[in-house]
Amino acid sequence: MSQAKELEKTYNPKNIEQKTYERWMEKKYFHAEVNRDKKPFTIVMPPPNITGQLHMGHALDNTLQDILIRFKRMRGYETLWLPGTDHASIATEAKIVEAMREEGITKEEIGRDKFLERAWDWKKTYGGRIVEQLKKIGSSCDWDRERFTMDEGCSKAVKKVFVNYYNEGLIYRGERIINWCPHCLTSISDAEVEYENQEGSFWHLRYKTKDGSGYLDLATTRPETLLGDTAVAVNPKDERYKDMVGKTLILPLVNREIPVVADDYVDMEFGTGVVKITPAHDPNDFEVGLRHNLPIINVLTEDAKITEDYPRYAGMDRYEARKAIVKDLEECGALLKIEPHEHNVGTCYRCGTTVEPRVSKQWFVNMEPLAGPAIEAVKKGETKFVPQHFDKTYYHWLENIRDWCISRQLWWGHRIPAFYCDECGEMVVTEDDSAVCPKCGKPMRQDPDTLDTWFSSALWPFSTLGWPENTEEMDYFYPTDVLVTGYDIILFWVIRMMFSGIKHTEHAPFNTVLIHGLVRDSQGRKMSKSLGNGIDPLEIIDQYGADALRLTLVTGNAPGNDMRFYNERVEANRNFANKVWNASRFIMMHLGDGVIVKPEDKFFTSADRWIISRCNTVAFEVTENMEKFELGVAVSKIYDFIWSEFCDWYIEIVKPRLFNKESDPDGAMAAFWTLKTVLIDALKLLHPYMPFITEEIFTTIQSEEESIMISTWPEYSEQKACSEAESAFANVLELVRTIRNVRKEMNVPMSRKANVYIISDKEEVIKAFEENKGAYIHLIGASEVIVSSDKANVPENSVSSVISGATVYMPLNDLVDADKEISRLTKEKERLERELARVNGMLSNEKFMSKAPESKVNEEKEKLAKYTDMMEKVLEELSHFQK
RNA sequence: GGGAUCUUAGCUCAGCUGGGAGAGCAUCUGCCUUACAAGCAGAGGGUCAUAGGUUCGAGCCCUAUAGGUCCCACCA
Repeated sequence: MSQAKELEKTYNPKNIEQKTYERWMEKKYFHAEVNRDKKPFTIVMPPPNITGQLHMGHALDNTLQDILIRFKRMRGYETLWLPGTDHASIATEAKIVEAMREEGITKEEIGRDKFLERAWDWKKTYGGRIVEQLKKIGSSCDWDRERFTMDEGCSKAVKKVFVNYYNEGLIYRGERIINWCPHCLTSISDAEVEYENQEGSFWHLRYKTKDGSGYLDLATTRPETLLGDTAVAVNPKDERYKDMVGKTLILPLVNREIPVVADDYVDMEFGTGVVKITPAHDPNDFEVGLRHNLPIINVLTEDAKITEDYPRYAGMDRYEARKAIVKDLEECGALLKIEPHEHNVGTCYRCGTTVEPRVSKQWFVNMEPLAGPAIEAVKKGETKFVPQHFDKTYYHWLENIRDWCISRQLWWGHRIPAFYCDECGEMVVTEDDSAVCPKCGKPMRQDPDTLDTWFSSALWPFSTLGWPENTEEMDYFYPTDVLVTGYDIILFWVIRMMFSGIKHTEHAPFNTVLIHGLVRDSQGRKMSKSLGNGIDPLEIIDQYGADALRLTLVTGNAPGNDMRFYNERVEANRNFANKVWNASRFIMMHLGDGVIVKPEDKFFTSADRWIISRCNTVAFEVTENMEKFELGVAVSKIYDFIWSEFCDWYIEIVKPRLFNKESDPDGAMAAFWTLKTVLIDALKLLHPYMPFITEEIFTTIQSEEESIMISTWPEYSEQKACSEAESAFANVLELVRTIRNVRKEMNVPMSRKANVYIISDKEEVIKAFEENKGAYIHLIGASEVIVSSDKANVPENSVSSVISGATVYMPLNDLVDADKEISRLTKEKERLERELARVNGMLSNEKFMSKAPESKVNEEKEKLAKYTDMMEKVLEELSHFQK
């Protein structure tokens, strides 16, 4: 046995993963080039935030992508998996501000330029961290093409898109009520607001009329916004308040005169049917204000404190002010009562702070003209969601879309390419970084705001391929094939890539959106920092290996469904890795140095033909499943094939031929050839899922090839396998199982050898058993197997069992107990009776006979014949005892 | 309020276009059989949430109900 071909005793992922990945990198296997001789297959990686650390979500997302990429690469595509990172403006800026706070400085103190220097330093230091972590799970992406959302090319694309939109009137600047995060000190888009139910209160207030003739009672959840009330509204149809409309009320505490207006927005059924209107601090009130020309009075500062305009409360934050105002209202008799009330509160998705509706001047994308084509693209099937039902979420959101607020009051990000002239008030939107006023020639001041991070990630599928230049890459790799992402990101990102791609490249950016679920903890909870229940993928890799982790993330889970993660599952998959390892080790021990050549057909047994046929079938099915993105189904077929069929059956059955190669070298060679061929195909099928272990084994056994990842996918024929080989061998499987069962039932250990008689009146059955005699003899602990059509030589005191086409006898003399035999055979008889009843029921059903497909009817007819035959034999055996 | 999705073995979940219910873990019984005890051989365990319907035939398709999860939505 050669040293070179030996694997270590146990599979140790740690020793192998690192060096294997390095070798792949050196060999540039991940690199893709425009190659007109091949079909392209492209995935752009959802760029992780530079602030991020690899978590299970990334691990899942990237494992799925890597599986698809490796699969397609082996199938002969020019596969590009383009990686990169996202600048994550709000998250990164928050981290840097936080770090600066610890140093005791603010960003205003150091100014924009110095701040950005720090940010870029930060990116340099930490931005690569997650990239290194992605490598640990085996991601075969083209690192030569790694991009960053703020690199030169992406920035150029951002400017180009902004200018294009602007010139088409799809971007506008306006004073609107937007969501404001008082902690991050920036506007955020509707999608970035997370709503949660919070316990609150209803404060019932009374506003009196100016003339003292009456009052209106109303309730509010936000008494502090009273300072900004500029009206009170009732429903125009509300008889109760008909006379009040048009009257003037005196706003308590402030003594402002405010009108009573009538507006459909007010729900008569809810509360008293009276609503206070604060246009500056509530989106609905803002709309009401517009309709009635109400003044907008802002009472809160950027960080949600009362403004200087209200000296009594100035500087108090919104919650302090609430207390103070409620107290004052109570004192002046305007507070009627306080009720507990649960309501929906918007919070910032980054920091969790309650957002504040705020009127300010921002940039918006006019969504309606963009939404239509994006809906169309999916309706037409240009882009498909897997699973399909996610298209409903997609449609729903696009059909009810509102304009997208894209400006952020942040420094880290793409600065808005709009320039203002302080001299004459002119504004230009241009890709030039330093604009000069076209009217008065003065240098212009660039808009201080930056763009929403998602504005640049919306361009990711094409900005990374060189757009807006007409690059070869754009032409060849775009539109991309698959986008893999979690369902939680459809609204944020997928939709925006869709309409951006369609608008600017005239193609939907991907053909398929493969959606996966969330990885939850073992109790089904979302993994989160605050709960501290996150499982670190790197620790799992360290403990069990990347392959085991990958397998865990893709098995036993349907697309789009959440999955629970627990170590027992990883352990089971680690065990599978070990199984693959040891099976390969066993095979290599026997192959030794010898050259393996395929011998003539006649040296192959039905076991060989069976496993080869099964391997073909599995390759065919797995390929089909993978093409349909049924990755979990595919890999469980591979798993079962390798473990249950190849290891448990084929390797066991082939052992005698390996141990006796001197006496039958051709038979042994057929076995070697089969073992090696099937193993290699199985490794190839498994490789996309478990890249490291399969590579290590492959390069050891197949030393003439340099890597499994650039080898070709197993060839298979589409016709449904060689059914002859599979069914011939099925007899052997049945025999072995039956004998094992008998032994177990009767407590006869394998060590007690016994003769086994197989009696059949069917020639082909006899042949099948005869041929495999040597192969399975050790599986059933037989001293000798006698196959015959004649029962005459079977000794008395034998245990009998009926299998398809034959009766099996095992002479066990002293152990044979007539009562037990009767009971065993009776059980079998009863089973067959049930089967026959079922089959007969179907076959005597006229409707079944006339409507069921012929193949199904034939199938049942065959079963009838088989069970009838078996029943006869069981009855015959029973008759011996009943004499 | 609208929508999506789920309910299958003790637990966690698969089950592709409708044709005899599966896996992993757990449990029980035997095995240190010279690749693997991270293993081998066997066993037990399910009215596929409930009620109707379509069909020769339903875990799968349709309707309703119950319960869970999630998303969206301006109810002060």
